[in-house]
Amino acid sequence: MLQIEKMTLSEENYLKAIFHLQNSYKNGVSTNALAEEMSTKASSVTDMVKRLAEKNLVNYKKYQGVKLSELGRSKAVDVIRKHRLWEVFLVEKLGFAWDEVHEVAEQLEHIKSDKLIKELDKFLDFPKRDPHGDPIPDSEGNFAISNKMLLADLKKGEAGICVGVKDSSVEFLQYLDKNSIALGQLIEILEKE
Amino acid sequence: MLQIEKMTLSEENYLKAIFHLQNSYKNGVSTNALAEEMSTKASSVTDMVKRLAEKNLVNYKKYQGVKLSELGRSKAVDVIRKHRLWEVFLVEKLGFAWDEVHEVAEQLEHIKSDKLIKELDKFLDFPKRDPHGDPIPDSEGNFAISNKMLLADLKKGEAGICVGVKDSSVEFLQYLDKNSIALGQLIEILEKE
DNA sequence: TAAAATATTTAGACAAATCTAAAAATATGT
DNA sequence: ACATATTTTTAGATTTGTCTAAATATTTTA
Repeated sequence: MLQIEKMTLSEENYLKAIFHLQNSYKNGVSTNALAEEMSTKASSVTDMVKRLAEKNLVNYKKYQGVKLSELGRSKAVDVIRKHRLWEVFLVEKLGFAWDEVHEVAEQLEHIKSDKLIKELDKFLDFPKRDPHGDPIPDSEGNFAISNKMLLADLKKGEAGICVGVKDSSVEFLQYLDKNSIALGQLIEILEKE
Repeated sequence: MLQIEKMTLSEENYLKAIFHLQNSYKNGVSTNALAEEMSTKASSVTDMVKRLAEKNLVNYKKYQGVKLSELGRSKAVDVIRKHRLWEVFLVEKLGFAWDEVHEVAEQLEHIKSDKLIKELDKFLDFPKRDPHGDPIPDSEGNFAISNKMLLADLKKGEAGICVGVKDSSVEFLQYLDKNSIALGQLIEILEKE
């Protein structure tokens, strides 16, 4: 599946961006959207997308936007897996705050070594989510089912990880804070109010 | 001392190579020697050395070889520090063998984050040597005095780290092996023979 | 459905890091 | 010291990833 073909840092970043944008652009990520995401110009995107297409990492037809190929998806997921594992490392082992890790993980995600990522995964005890609550794909590229639910729907004794907020009013956020509930936080219901 | 000026990966690698070659080429590293070390051509070296000189990282005069400036030395040492700390991480935490770490450390040494390296150093408990026995410079760029001595000169009860061998005959190496003495190994003298 | 607005692609240029081939400087040998 | 050999530099080309400006395609709107 993952054939050995070296990719540049820039190509990896494009694949990652396309992967994320595919959620909003189901039938092809537009050149402009990708340019925005990559903080570059549409013309640069066109150039790069052509190269990615030549390497069979994306399917691209002029004026039609771009989609990841199977190969491209697996490469993108691989980078995302590395990114999120490194985020866990930074928070759990090096004491970074969960909002300090992104920039460094953006660099670490490009390190090439199968053994490194295999051993890091083991060292971290095979985490299923990163510090922001996002799922970490396994080495085959499968994401755990997200299983998001409302905190209010959790039953007494059940546990979950806070992955986002729906009501972002000041009062509600302060209430969460008072109860030490934060993004990425493991929550167990002791009693309900 | 370390002014904030971004360096490319390639520039960092050149500085590191010059640093190492300066041991053998006290009054200027020759273009050819550097080309050999970097697995590239003399003409490429000339080009790069000119750029490094423009950034005040080296002192360069045509046909005279190249030396690191103060700034260049501190940048080189910084990369070496990162390289060796990562090697310790790979061996101590991820279970790499000491001869498997180089290639990965070559990549990790270029990650830019002051906090990362500070926390990694702490996490590893401020190691003084890498798995090969080479000293790890501190954050100011000072190397611990190497303090190499012959194993035979160590007294009973003293300890040291094996950083190299002088007699590399098959018999001697097998003798070391039989006594579990290897490069990077902490040795304590229990009794003398 | 034709004109205007927007999106995308092409053309041509640039910087970084490299290469080959040729020219210039330095070193060596007799 | 003079010719030869070696080392180093220059000149010109290549690749990657980017840019601006201009051309072309698509979409919207009236």
